[in-house]
Amino acid sequence: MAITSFKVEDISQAEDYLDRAPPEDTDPVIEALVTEIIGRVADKWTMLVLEALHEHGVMRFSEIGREIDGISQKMLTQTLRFMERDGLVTRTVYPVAPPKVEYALTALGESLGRAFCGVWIWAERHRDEIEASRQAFDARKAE
Amino acid sequence: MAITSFKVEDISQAEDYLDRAPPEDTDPVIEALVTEIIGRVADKWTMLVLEALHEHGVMRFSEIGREIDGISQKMLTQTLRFMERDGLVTRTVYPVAPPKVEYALTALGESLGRAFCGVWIWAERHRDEIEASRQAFDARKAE
DNA sequence: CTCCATACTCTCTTTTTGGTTAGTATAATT
DNA sequence: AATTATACTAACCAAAAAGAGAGTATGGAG
Repeated sequence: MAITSFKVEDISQAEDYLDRAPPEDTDPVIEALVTEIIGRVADKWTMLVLEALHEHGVMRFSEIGREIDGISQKMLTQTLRFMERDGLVTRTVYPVAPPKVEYALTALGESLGRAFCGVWIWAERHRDEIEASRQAFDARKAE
Repeated sequence: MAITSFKVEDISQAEDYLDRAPPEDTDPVIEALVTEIIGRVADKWTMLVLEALHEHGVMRFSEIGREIDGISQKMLTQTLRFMERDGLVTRTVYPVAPPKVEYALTALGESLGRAFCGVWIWAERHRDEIEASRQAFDARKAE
């Protein structure tokens, strides 16, 4: 799995998110919704599923599981359900035995990946700085 | 607190993150670090503190607490400590009584706010779509 | 002299989260 | 006839996160 899959190739498209005026709102209800959406979506597993599907296109449940290191079946199911509910992925069930279920990103899911591009790039670009800051902080505390 | 404080006014600067080639890496250690950084930073309280400090500049501990609805003292302390450790905020202690401590965003903290711009815009722009998707999903399940 | 405000820390309890295991239906495989 | 693979769900348990509340040092106000 390459970290850069989203962040590199989609930079030009990511700019689409920045060259239009964003909606104005200070409504606390909407604000809470937006905060909640970000909290849900900024989840570790969600990001990894997003990336796997972006890279490989249509995937079966177990394929995603094999692709993402350390995820339990429970978390994979849960993450995919939330993503489906939020409209980030489609879930296609084939009524065969053994079961076959395919997942794919929706346009919304793809756009989320692009939107996250900036944060990935930020984290990659500043990771040394952050690491250094952490070490300096810990050293100060160790006295 | 206006949601759009970061996201609106800093759009032009946010583009700085997108017009340069990002670093290439597939090293699993670095990938884990980046994932960890994003996990930490994408935290609900961190985002709100980032926003409060961006809007108001230098702030005292209790000012931030008053600004952010529902945050407990414990969580505020913890969030600020992590942000300080990561180099996102500075903490200035004045040795007076009663205590006075001031917090401010660093350049790194400001840049993170700009990087998050894209995700805020995404969430705001697609919130109706997401809400509709959730309602449709729940309606399907209710049968 | 008492109370208050500040910026915490500490402890206790509750809530949330995540992992593990077992179970299910069924067709193909051995 | 037993085993395997698939995509789950459900139950249980441990660990981590978060909330509530008390405690602290100190100088100034009343």
